Amino acid sequence: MRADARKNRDHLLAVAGTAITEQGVDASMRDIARRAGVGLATLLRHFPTREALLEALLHTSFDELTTKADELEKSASPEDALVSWLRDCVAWTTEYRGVTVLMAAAIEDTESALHASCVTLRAAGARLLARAQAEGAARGDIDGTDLFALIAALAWLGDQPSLAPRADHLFDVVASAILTSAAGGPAGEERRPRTRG
Amino acid sequence: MRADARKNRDHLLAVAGTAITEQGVDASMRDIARRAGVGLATLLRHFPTREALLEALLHTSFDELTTKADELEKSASPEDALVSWLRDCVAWTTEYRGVTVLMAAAIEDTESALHASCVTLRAAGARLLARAQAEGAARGDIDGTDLFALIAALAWLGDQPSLAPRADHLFDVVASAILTSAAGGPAGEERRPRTRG
DNA sequence: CACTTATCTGGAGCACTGATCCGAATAACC
DNA sequence: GGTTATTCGGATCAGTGCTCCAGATAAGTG
Repeated sequence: MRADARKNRDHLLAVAGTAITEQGVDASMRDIARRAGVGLATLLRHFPTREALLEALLHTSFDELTTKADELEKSASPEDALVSWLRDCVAWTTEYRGVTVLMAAAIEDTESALHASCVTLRAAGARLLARAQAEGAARGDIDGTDLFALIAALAWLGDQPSLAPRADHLFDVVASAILTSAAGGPAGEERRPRTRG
Repeated sequence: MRADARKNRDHLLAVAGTAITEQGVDASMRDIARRAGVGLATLLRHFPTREALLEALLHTSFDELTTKADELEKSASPEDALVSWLRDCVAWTTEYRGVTVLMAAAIEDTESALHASCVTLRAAGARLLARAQAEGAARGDIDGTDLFALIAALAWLGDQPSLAPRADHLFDVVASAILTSAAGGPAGEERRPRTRG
């Protein structure tokens, strides 16, 4: 890759990062190019599709999440590891407004530039889930894809301005559905933390 | 309203119904007008925004859902009424691909043409929820807005082609989180409370 | 029936989107 | 310094939702 091309690529990635953080993943490609002081064609040659751009941008974040899953698998209880990782996943998506829809589309689309990353993420979650299920800490009738879908749904909630205020609370509700031990009590009863101690 | 205008309006509604059923709520306004053999301006005068068009189109569906809630409130047990109505809501959205996002936006946007309908729907759900909570059949730490958000999230899942196959199952998972009764999932998986024993 | 008027219509055009083409600029190599 | 393969970005295209306005037309009146 030629030196000028490399420079342009790096600069475009930096500018795209701020633009997408500000305006969400639907930020105008033309606008990103403009803010980078570059023609639209240049942006589109480096990143032929919006997904390709996002892949380059989010790659490290994906890696961090899978690494985190590995760490939690060793350090925390199955239950805490699962819930804590889920929370991290959902929290992460809030940085990139709108990314959920693209991830949902990418998980089954082998052509998508985001496909591999999404599959890796699902696998990491599946491992944590299986570990929790083996101990009876998580219900047995869900798998990695279900988990991915639940993460996506909760992340989508956080993306909707009107529903976002409830996202944290509803995370707890859904988490309680995943965990076997939180099968509920009478109405109004306070749910107690169940950290293994 | 002039006779020709009325005729155009009715025809546009019919055409829009089929177009949206086929292509989802993001169907091109220009395309709808074209299929109705009418100029784009004519469509947009009758329905100034896409939401106005949808409101006219979905109004009866909304009414049916609220009516259904009233009926269930009288005929079924609090728990069955709530779950059955939730299922109906989620199932209904599958007819109009993409409507979830608009509804989520409309619930807090008093300017939206869909606002009133969404608020009514939320109120209907809130009544069923409150009734279930009063009997201890549903957890007490959620309200009508939470319920609306959960419906929206589950409907969104059904909208995503890659996640849709899990939507029904995940509905059960979320439903089990709403219901207090530990007598559990239709999946019949063992749920061993860890506090026992 | 003839005429006026208020209403409705839809093509043309706006600014915007992602995507593609291709002549011009330029870095890399000899 | 010269050659060549790469990269660049303005111009352009088809598409979107939306607005304007001159012309068509239905409804009301004498």
